[in-house]
Amino acid sequence: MKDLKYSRQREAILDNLKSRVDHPTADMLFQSLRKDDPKISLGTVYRNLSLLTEIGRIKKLSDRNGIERYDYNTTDHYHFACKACSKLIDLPTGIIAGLDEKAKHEDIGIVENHSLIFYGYCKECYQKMLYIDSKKAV
Amino acid sequence: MKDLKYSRQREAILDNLKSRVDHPTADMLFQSLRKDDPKISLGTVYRNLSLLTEIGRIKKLSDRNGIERYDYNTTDHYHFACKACSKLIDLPTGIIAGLDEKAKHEDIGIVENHSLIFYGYCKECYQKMLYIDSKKAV
DNA sequence: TTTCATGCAAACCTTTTGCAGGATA
DNA sequence: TATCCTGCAAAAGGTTTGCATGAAA
Repeated sequence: MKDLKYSRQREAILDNLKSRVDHPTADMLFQSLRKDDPKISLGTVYRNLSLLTEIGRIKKLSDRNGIERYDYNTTDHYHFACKACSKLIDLPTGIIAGLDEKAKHEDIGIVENHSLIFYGYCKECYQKMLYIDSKKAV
Repeated sequence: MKDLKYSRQREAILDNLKSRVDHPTADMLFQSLRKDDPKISLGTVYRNLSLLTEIGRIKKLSDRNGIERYDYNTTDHYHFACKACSKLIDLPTGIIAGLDEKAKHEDIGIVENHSLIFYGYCKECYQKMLYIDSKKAV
């Protein structure tokens, strides 16, 4: 792996990601960053996100549309994804102990970690659905 | 939702998917199907996979490269993904029960289901790694 | 004969890459 | 000055879509 040099853009990307809780896509980050730095390019955002993921400073998550999202929090934790608005939320639930061991006894190889995402409807979207249903019922 | 009519291609897609255990991508299915039906098109494969997913006949999985994979088995079960060769393997059901309940008590909305994927190295890839390491050690 | 499905190709969207110039150490 | 990084634009890879034709009900 080659040596990293300081870069203003990389620092901005990391700061921006740190400041938010919405696990943005590369493009969401790009749109936000270009407000302060109109010359920043999407390619730079992608390149730095890959780099930061490689060295373990951030984490990459695949949402169910196959679009990658990024997480500043690299500690083990789980997520909740809204099926309606695609919002991705951290869950305070602790990591479930011994989960990797449970898979391990199968005849599959080496189990290192796991990804657990809960799906459903966030409070906001659920409220909207209730409202629509109530109008139908009239 | 509109009415489905019978289609030879859709039946072939479903049969092919049923016959395999590797959770293929759309293109893997396409490559396999065109051996029997050289005129089938990739667009048809995609359209039918979406359709079948919508009506719940099959399930869609996102692997960590953001490429979609398809599963004939729609019952609840978990998967193991090899970080080296991207192989995706079924794990026997019922490793953990009541997982949705764990998320539910949080203040997030409605939890309907979840996706749990274990990551590691399959037996084949692990063997290869051991072999490479042993040569290095000499 | 109406509705749905197909093949083909173009379009689309996210992500990667080549390259010449710019910043860092 | 050697190495890394950037912006830009083009290319790549997966997926969707428009359209004219074909099959099913």
